[in-house]
Amino acid sequence: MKAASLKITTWNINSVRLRLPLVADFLKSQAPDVLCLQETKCRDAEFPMKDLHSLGYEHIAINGQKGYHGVAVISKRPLRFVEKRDFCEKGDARHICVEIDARSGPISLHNFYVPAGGDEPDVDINPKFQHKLDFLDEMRDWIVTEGVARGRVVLVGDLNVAPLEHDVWSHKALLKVVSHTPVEVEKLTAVLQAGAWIDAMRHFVPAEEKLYTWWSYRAADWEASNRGRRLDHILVSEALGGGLKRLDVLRDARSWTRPSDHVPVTIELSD
DNA sequence: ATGGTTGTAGCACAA
Repeated sequence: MKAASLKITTWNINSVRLRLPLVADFLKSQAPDVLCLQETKCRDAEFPMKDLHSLGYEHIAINGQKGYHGVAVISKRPLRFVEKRDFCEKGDARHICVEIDARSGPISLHNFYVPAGGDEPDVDINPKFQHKLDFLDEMRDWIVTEGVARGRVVLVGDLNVAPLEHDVWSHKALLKVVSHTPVEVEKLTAVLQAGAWIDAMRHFVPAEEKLYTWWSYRAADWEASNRGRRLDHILVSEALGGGLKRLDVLRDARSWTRPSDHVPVTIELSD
C-alpha cells in the first residue's frame, strides 16, 4: 500500500558535507519523500551520494559548484532530471528542476537558491544587490513566458526574501535590511503573482502570525532574542492547492549541534 | 547604534 501523502522538505543546509550527520538524522526521523537542499557548497563529484543512497534515498539530482551555492534533490521515489537553468548567466548553481511521480500524476519540482544580495540595499554601491533584483526579475519573466506554474508544479527553496510584515521579527527595523526592503518584497511578490502561486506556508499559518525559517548565527542567543526571518518558501501551483495537507517548520533543528542557520520546512501533499 | 558568526578556502569573502 502506498503512502497517502507526499512529503517534500526544503532546507538550506550550509555545507552538505559538514552537516551530513544532521541530514541523516533528519531523514531517519522525518522520512520525507523528497528533500531539497540549498547551499550544498560542493562539486558534483564531492556530493555524498553513497551515504544518502544507503539511507534509502536512491534517486538524486544535483547541481553543484566549488565552495559556493549548489542545490540538490534527494528522493525515495524515482525522479527524472529536467534541467538546470543558469539565471543571470553567471554560471552559478542556483536552480534544478526534476519531475517526481505522485499517485495522482507527475509533479514538476523546482529547487532554488536566490542570491542573498550582500549587506547594502543600494544597487549603486552593491552589485550583489543588483544581481539579486535581476535574478528575481528573471524568475518572474521566466514563469510568465514559459508558463512555469501551469499544471502540477512545486517551487521551493531559499528565496532570501521575507515578503510579509510578520515574516520578520520587526517589520520597521528591517525595512532597510537586505531580505525585507520594499524593492525585494515587490519583486518576490511579482514572482508569486506571475504564476498565481499558493504560498503553502501561509496557507497554514495566518499572515498575522510570526513565522520564521532562519535565525542569524550572529545572535548571542538566537532562541532568546528570536530575531528570525522567513527566507525559505514552498510555492504550489493552483492545480495542487487543494491537496495541501500539512506544514511542519522544524524549529528544533536550529538547536542541533553545529546547525545550519536555516531549519527544514516540510509540506505534505495528497499523493 | 553597532557588531555579532559561520563555511570554504587557505588567512579573504560570501552569507
